[in-house]
Amino acid sequence: MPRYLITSALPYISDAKHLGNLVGSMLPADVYARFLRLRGEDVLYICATDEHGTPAELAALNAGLEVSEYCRKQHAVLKGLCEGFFLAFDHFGRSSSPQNHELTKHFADMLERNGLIEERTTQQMFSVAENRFLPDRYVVGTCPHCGYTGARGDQCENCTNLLEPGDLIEPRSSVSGSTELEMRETKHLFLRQSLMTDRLRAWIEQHEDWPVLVRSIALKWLDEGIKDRSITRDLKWGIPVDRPGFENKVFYVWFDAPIEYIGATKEWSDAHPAGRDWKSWWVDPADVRYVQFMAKDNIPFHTVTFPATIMGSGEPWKLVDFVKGFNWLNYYGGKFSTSGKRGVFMADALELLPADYWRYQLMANAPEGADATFTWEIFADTVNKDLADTFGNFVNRVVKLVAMHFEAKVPAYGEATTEENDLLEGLREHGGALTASLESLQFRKAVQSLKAMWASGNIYLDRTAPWKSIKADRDAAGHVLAVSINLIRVFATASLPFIPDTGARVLRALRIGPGSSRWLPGDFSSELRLATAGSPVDDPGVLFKKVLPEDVAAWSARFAGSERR
RNA sequence: GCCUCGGUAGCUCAGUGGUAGAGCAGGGGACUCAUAAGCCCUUGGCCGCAAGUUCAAAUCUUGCCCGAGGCACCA
Repeated sequence: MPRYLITSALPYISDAKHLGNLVGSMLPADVYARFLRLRGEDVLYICATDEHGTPAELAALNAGLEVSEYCRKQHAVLKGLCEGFFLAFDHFGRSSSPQNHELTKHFADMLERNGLIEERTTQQMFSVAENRFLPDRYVVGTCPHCGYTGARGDQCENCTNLLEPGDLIEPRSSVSGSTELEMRETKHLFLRQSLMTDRLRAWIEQHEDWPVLVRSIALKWLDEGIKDRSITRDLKWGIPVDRPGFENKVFYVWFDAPIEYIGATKEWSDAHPAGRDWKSWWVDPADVRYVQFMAKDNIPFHTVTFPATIMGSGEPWKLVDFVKGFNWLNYYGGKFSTSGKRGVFMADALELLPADYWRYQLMANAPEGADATFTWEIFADTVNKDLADTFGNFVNRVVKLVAMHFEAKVPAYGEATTEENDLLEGLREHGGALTASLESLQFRKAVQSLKAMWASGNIYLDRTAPWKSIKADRDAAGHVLAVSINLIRVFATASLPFIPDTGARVLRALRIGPGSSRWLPGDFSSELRLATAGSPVDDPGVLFKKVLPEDVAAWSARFAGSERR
């Protein structure tokens, strides 16, 4: 039986995380991890904050804090938000951890030893006023092609021409506005990944099962020719480079961030060294299936750069087996905007409604095949129709009927009816499809099957109409309700990967702890007789309240942001 | 500019060679246990445009139009 290693792209430390960030990596990884755990699989789900780089330094400066202190605080904030969304990481680490420092240096050493590191001198824009080298995009000025005055040093977003910072007319720092800029020479280490082109191509091409999005981006990079890549930066905050002449340099954040997948696993292991062995997950494990989750902007780094680091080490580190890439979630057809406060952020969301509302809606509309759109109208429809009317109401009507006519206890079972055969067929079909979709990481399809399962309960109830039969044949009505109580258990179990809080709450009401629940069987025939006749059934209360038209109006206005679309 | 992906019912999307599908919204009906919920029935589409291949095209090819994204030192 394989063990499953799951990682989601590391959220960057300085940005507020919006719903698109959540649904693009951490949430689907959590749904997958929960599904596998319910099936009894051995799962390790690892995530961490990505803490290095220029934006973190600038954000700390802005907040008037030391970078280390800023990151410590932000990490705690993000960790709290993740917990609020029930993201059940085995460990949520930090790329600034000692473990990652050690591993990053180790990889650099191995690459050096294998002749894959080269010192090169480059020209970089330096801001005298700020005493800092500026990454290309932090230099702005007038585009030499179209005259646009807000062009960035890497690309003009007006005419889309690619630029070098030196091309800009009247360049200035986008951080301070200072025009006191000059090109300075600086030495950097380059990873000679061009030498690994053939190995990378062979490796990528063997993974024919990867999503089109992932393969096409990876192969595009190879087709254009892999370029050697600088893996150091002129910054103070980061992992120092132990090398003469590199005293004021650190490793590039994109070099050390993916290594933190391993680093975080070691953090996890170091916390309880007796029972945990990080190397068994990462060093030449024969039985580990490694699945990564990320949004599409991360794909080149996970399919080219990081594998180049791993391969180049010459050591048997685990390479990814499956890359699940996501497109963007848009907000009313435009982008979520961190700076413009446009769209819904994780903290906002939890303030409005419990996490399960968001988890379900986001997974139901996940940007899997193409970019997807979040609107409050769609949100309200999905929550109201699926969660409140279909699932919530099914639970409610069964619980109310049992309370009213059977003293809130599971009634006695009778003979199976023809309606029950149809029900079983539906459970087999939709349950099987749900399992298959989750196995193959097709989340939208999975939600459709979950919803179809829930609906089959309402169909069964309507066809058997226990509120009617109770008058003439109490036993027949009792049987239907006993079966329905088992259905609630099946539905709640199936919902656990998506809405773990509500699912567990329903199981508690049925006096079945989440710990004793397991995933769906292939055959449900014995499943509908599991609840013991006479055992109590609590009312879990209203599972999901509806999103009202006035909520939609208020929230649309509140989150429209400062930017015009 | 180059490349990738997409354009299917009012909306969100599934469907990769063989008589157009789902959910939601809209319309009708029977019911009443329930968060006016659920259930049954139903209206609705030159499958972006044009040409080609084929006995047969939403599906394959080419061109065009429209949208989104990638193009490596921004994380």
